[in-house]
Amino acid sequence: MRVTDEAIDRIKQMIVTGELRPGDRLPREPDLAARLGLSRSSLREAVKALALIRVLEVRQGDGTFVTSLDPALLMETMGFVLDLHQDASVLEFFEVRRILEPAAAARAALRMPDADIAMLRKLLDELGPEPSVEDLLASDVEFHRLLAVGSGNRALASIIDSLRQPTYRARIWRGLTQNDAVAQTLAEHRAILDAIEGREPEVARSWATVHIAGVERWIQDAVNLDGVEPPPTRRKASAKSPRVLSRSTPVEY
Amino acid sequence: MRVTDEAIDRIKQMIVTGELRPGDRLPREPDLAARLGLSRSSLREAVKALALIRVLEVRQGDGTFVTSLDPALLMETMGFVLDLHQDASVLEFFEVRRILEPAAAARAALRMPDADIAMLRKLLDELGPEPSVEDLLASDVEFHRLLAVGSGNRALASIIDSLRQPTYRARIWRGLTQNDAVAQTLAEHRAILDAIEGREPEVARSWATVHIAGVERWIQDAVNLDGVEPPPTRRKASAKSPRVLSRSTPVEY
DNA sequence: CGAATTAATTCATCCGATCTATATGCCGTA
DNA sequence: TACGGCATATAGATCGGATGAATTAATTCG
Repeated sequence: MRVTDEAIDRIKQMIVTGELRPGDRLPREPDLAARLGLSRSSLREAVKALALIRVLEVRQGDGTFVTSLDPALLMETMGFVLDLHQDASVLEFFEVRRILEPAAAARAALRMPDADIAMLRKLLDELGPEPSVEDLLASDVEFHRLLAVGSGNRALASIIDSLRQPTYRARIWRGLTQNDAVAQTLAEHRAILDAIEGREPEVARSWATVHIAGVERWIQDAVNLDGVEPPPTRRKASAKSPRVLSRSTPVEY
Repeated sequence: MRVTDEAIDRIKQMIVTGELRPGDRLPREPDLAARLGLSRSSLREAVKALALIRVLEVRQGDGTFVTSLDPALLMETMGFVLDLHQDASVLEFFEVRRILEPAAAARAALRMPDADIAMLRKLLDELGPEPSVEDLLASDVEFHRLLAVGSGNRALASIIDSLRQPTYRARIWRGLTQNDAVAQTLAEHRAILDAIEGREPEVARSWATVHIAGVERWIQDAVNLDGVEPPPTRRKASAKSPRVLSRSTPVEY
């Protein structure tokens, strides 16, 4: 086994065994390298790899730390990976969303605290009857995020959140071309929330299914029409993103 | 932005834009370093990070290559991450499985080719009526994997597969303590397969739900009993695992 | 007391030498 | 010609030290 791979494993084990806890600081590079019996260069490769998947966080001039290991944080890696599958398999990921989001909505109807429901209601109310496409998308993303969190299952919420990433471009495209989609989205959001508020899981599930399926169907049709391609939305990632994974910043949604 | 992070991004972009395709070989370390304008050491950190998440594969003495980028391969990263959440949130991941696997079973009932169904049948038949715990677990893993693949959705299959990883230890524990679990598992597997063969998606979904819920309930009970802890199953990963992520080898399931 | 400067700590980057694994072509043998 | 083993080229693996940059803390000065 390569020394670097072994270092990755050793550090991982230090976390699993509890020797290193979330937020803990790792020994200095030279010290840890000595302890693991390898050179700084090799250790740095291991640390960089673990930083990419958000297990470690390096702060220049300060030190290297174990992250919170929050599922949501760890799942960000999935978004990075999903970026590699932009064109072809978007529909496959969409189908997974169509499975997970209704389930999350149903669970939210059972478990979501009243206070969080109120927050969700406020989010919808703050959006005017005819919002801009940008505002709608921002609200949409936040709505689904809170809905997923409301399921009370962090792992479920994280996966849903990650799956949303690779499809948001398609949704932007939809917002730009289909004007009645705005009103429809708003109405469906309210229907889902009403069901949750009324503690009716099956109604929430159904509305969520309708909501996701609507977008999915539209994308499906668009894909089937030959020559129809989403407009290029490529951005220079290097300049904007301070994160290692260089993900899209929230403001872009 | 750190030069290494920029290198990660540049390589990612080279893949996204199609300049590098799956299976392609990257330029030699010195050449690529020169092209990206950084040192070999820094480039190596970037390559190591991308190798950890299975985007690149390095073969000493041969070269560095883009992997197949198969969703299943990419999702392996999730398993690595999930290993960090062994104790507390296993049940959360289990709940996601309880959502996804029945959905996959239902879809398999609609889409799975007859030939694949026959293969699944053969898998179950080859297992004797009273198999060893090891054989049962191996068969179980393969059964669920084929079932997920049978859904016809690679993304769904990959996620299910990844989620299975962090729970297999719990299942091993179950197999060792509950003897009737063997017969029950076999019967449930057959029931699921019968439903798929009969092209009855809702029946398949229900049996899959029962199957997963059974294990989940058992784990739930075990967790609730104070002082009951799974036996240590720690292994020396360094010696056994040739993969970068040092995951469990199939034979251990 | 507060602000600015300085110093110490820590990671970031680079360099180039040496080691190791792999692939491939050459060569001898059958 | 066919096969097997050896030599060599290639490419990644590892190392250790020098230098730069960012952050934090201590110190000094107004």
